[in-house]
Amino acid sequence: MFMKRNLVELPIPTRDGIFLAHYSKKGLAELNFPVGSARRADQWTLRRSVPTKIKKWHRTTETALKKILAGKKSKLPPLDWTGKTEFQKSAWKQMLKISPGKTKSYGEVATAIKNPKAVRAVGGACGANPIPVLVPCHRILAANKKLGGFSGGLDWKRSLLKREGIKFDV
DNA sequence: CCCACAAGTCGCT
DNA sequence: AGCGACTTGTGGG
Repeated sequence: MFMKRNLVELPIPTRDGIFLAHYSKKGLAELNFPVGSARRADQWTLRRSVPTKIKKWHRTTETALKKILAGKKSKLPPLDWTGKTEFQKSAWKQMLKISPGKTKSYGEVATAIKNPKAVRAVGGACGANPIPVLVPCHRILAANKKLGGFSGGLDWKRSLLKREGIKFDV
């Protein structure tokens, strides 16, 4: 269930479709993959009520998203992980350290956060990741370089990885 | 509080 | 290659 707070939603047009960014007062709280029917972007723009600082974050987010979609590293806006568990935050922070073009296995992430056996839980954390692409959950592969899964759709994972020149097993 | 599930991993066949 | 056992965090009853 989603306790909806007052979030500002702003669209980010890319060549892959229109992403939707949600901002809280603390930072970027959620990023959505393009909605099926990419309708009016302005449906979500609330330009007049958007605080200056959020506009600034949004600009950063937009740049970051496009760069990362192109397989490049980029500076990220502040991320708001309020309400998430410590475990998830640790896992995501760990993923942020992965450079474009590189991968880690779920096991490596688990080990990095000092819970070597929580591999499966790491998978869960990935799925719960509210900010795909920017938090590179797609760079996590299974131990034998297999794809694993992806909540946002495996197609995305595949193309994102290919785009970064990452090889993986079928 | 207990129970079932998940984007894993390893060992055995 | 395929199948099952074991593991941990999380969400629902």
